[in-house]
Amino acid sequence: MIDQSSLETARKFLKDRGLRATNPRVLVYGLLREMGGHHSVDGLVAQLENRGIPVPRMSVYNVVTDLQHSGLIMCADCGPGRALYEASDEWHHHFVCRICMEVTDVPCILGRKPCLVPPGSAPGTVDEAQVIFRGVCYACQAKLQS
Amino acid sequence: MIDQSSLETARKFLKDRGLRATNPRVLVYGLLREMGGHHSVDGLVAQLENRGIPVPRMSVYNVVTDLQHSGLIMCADCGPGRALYEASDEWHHHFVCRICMEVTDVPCILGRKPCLVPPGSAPGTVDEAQVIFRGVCYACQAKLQS
DNA sequence: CATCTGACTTGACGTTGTCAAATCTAGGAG
DNA sequence: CTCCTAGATTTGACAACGTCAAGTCAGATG
Repeated sequence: MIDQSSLETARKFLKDRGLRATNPRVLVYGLLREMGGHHSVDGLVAQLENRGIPVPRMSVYNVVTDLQHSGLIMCADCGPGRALYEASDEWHHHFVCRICMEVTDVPCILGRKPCLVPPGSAPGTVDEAQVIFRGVCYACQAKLQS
Repeated sequence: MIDQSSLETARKFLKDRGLRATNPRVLVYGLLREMGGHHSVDGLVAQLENRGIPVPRMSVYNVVTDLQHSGLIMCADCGPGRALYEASDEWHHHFVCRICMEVTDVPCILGRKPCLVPPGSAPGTVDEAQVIFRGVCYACQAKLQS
């Protein structure tokens, strides 16, 4: 129920990083690559369930944590609430609609970290700057006017 | 158990915005002003409890939501997890330590919103750009070396 | 001081994330 | 190919965070 080439690619990428290509890892990473976009842990669990491949919730939590540490996936900073993960190959930021809460990727000017440094003195060494753009998406603006 | 002048100021600021100066609002907002920094709802509840002023958790949730809509306090974007609130008078960003998770304010270059606009085309109208700087604070760096 | 509307309170509940202990398996050694 | 073992998965229970609805209360106005 998951695209075979996505699973193959997932398996390869896992091994390239020295990670054991276990079933949950291949499935979760393959699914994230196949679907694209931003997904919560429980969303992934439900998606796998729907496709007839039940995976324990805890396993998905373990997988996303491991994959994130290896840099294969990233956690999208979108403010408080559930964590959203995405399989992404390059550094970017996010736009969040205040109405529908939809998250959209926004390219980073530099494309590498850190793309911004604090003005003046920071309280530590900065290695990454995540930007969250907030506003109202065009779809919601259209709905508001009707 | 809360600084009287903070409570007075809180009461005044609430009325200035046309908000009813109810007990929970004055207490929560006064406490946030007195303490400074970033605090979760449950942290505020515990703080009030410790000071002998029990306030229902739901009331604090209501208060922070109302105050945020009025612009008296802001919710600090610090990634997934619990929401952190702060009584702040000017727009700024945050530095989050990867080790101790401590949140520190970082001044905004412009000091007004939106201080950044997405490169190229955004999927909507941007009215605000929150930046989260991540890294390791100097205190944790010192601990790591010992 | 009376009134009324908005705010507070209460209790219960759904979701998200974490922990520890037992079981299993991917991948290398023989 | 088979065995072995460190590492990963699974299970169940639990804690933290946030939300909902219905009933009660009190701040602001006249």
